[in-house]
Amino acid sequence: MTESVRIAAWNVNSLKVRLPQVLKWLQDQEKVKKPIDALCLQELKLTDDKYPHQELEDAGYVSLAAGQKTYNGVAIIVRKASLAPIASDASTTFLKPIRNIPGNVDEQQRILAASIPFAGMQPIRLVSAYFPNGQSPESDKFAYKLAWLQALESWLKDELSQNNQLALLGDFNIAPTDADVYDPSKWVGQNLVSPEERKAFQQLLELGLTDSFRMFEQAPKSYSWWDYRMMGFRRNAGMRIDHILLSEALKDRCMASLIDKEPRTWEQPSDHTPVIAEIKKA
DNA sequence: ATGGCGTCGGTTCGACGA
Repeated sequence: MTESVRIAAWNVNSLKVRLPQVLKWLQDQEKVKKPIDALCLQELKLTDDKYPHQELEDAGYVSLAAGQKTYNGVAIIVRKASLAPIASDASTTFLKPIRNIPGNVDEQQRILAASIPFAGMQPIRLVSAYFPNGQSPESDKFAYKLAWLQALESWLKDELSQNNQLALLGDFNIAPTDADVYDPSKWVGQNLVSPEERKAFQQLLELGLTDSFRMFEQAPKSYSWWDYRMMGFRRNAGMRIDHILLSEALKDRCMASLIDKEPRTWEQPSDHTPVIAEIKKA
């Protein structure tokens, strides 16, 4: 049994298109590095009846999905071999599951939470999150984003009071600081970097969450998303908008946090690339 | 330089993403 777990998040921009890459990435990690014990996906863009449970099951992973046609959709994928013996199927792997922010009436599938009983440690509460894009500060979608952020914060406060081992991971659609933006001067006040969004991000940190990536020395100009246009990836014109935030108890045991750029170099990639945090077992 | 790309649904283009 390994003494740590690796949790990850990846906005796949259509699981239908990207399933082969998800499987390849998980297999590569198993073979070459350390297995990914849990992977939170965003932007499935498919309904639950189209979710590829069998393909992932055959690869050794069990899933819980909250899907939607065309847009949004989130999932949590867990490596079966990493689970405590009490877990045998989805109902015993994904404990206390929550779809959507309770009390926040929203048909957009952006939140999926569950407590995962990994072997040799207390269950970890994972929140797979796909934050609204916001479009632009003048847009109705931006107002929706800010209201959603408020609802998220208030719900997470409650979640944290009940779960001291919690990770919030996914596509936040917020670049927390100028160090997370390839050309901050071009982006001043715009969507993804506006003061309102950054303030909401700060308020999440003030709940007792830590941006795991910034706990460690990182290469400058590290990003998790690059625009498909204008050769964004080749120019490294990107942003760091995918994050893994950890509660105090998990932060204290976090050994590493990184962005794996490799899948972004593959044929027909997602515009986002996976982010990973490694957490020592208690 | 903000367009230009990718995905979807449903048709041959618009909405949306970030």
